[in-house]
Amino acid sequence: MTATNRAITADACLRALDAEFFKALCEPSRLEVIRAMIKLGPADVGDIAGQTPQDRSVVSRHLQVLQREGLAISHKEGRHMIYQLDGPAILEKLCCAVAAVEALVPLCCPGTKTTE
Amino acid sequence: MTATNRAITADACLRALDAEFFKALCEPSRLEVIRAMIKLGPADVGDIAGQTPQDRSVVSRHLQVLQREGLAISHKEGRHMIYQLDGPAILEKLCCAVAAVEALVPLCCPGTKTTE
DNA sequence: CTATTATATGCACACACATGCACATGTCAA
DNA sequence: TTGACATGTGCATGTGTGTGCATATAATAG
Repeated sequence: MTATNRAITADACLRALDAEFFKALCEPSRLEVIRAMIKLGPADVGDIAGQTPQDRSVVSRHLQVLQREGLAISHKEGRHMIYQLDGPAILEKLCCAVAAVEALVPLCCPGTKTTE
Repeated sequence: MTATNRAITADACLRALDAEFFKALCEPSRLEVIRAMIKLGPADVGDIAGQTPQDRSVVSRHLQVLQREGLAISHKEGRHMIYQLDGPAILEKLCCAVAAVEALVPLCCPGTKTTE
């Protein structure tokens, strides 16, 4: 049965570990965009780009990625596009990952007996 | 003061969001390696590679990345290298990220007033 | 000692993607 | 309508890195 449990846990973990989501979080310059978004709160592309050395178009693309992966939301205000981090959505994703890994620990924790 | 709080929260988040750690989690084939490790428990490179279409050398490199970033541990057994996920270490990293994002929610949650 | 097996590494290649420039689109001011 | 500004997109380039082959290193079997 342990083998079956492992397979189930593995599926649950892989489902919780969304590759595209984490990919959005592992680009250094995109993390700097996130830092700027936290510092500024809701802000337009120009203001966010003003906090980073990258070109505005590059920052715009990073913001699109963050929105596509559910880390940010946006709304139009005249000719400005206001971006904002979606804290609760990020938190939920991370909590799902935590729950999956918690179920993994009894199976994979170093020092745990591998009884099979 | 809110601006200062934002800067502090931003620094805390960026510290918790270790780019290298998440980079190890955002490669699809590496995630398949992780799936195999969960299914097998402690196992050598050959057995893990047997669960993936990639070459053994590729899997070996993925395992090195997982170990370098603290997601896995290994020990030598004769001519076999036994790899194992470090569940508690992964959990700790994720929990740090959760804690940082929890502090971020009151500042960045959609619908939250931006009083500054 | 020799042969076989397990793993890691050097190398070359391919592909994804971040980057910046130029330009198109859309919006407001006059 | 015209001009100025904000944003997004097409395109070309460079870099990082995943991938597989050949090979080196280590270790056991005979």
